[in-house]
Amino acid sequence: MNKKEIRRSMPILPISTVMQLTELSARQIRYYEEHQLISPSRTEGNRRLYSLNDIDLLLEIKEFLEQGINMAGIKKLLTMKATNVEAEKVQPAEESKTIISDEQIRRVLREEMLQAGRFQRPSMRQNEVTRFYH
DNA sequence: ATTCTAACA
DNA sequence: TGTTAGTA
Repeated sequence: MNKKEIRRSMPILPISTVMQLTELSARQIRYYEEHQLISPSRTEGNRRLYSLNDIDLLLEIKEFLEQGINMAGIKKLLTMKATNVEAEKVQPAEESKTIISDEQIRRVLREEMLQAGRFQRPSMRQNEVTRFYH
């Protein structure tokens, strides 16, 4: 791990700061942790401490949620991406030859989008949702 | 003053 | 998800 990565993964932010940076409620931030979408460290006093990477992750989660994708779907996507990152760590370079292609990720994303349009967010019709991701 | 867990008139 | 109670 290089210095840059170490800095981004350093646990330094209290939940109050994370709330402001992500515009998410403490309830939501803790809830996503319960579902293992993030894993902040703790202080000796059991207080959560988040890293800059956690912030980015929460912002991604927030966007997916706003698109109607549930946490099960988000977990799939994040897991796939994480797997790719680790894979590229051993077998670097090549954009199109990642262990899990971007195409596969888009496929899962499309499935999740469709599922979202079926029962969640009744305000937006399925057609509009899918069109949004063509 | 802040954050944490658990629970729901 | 919000909110509130009782803590640490």
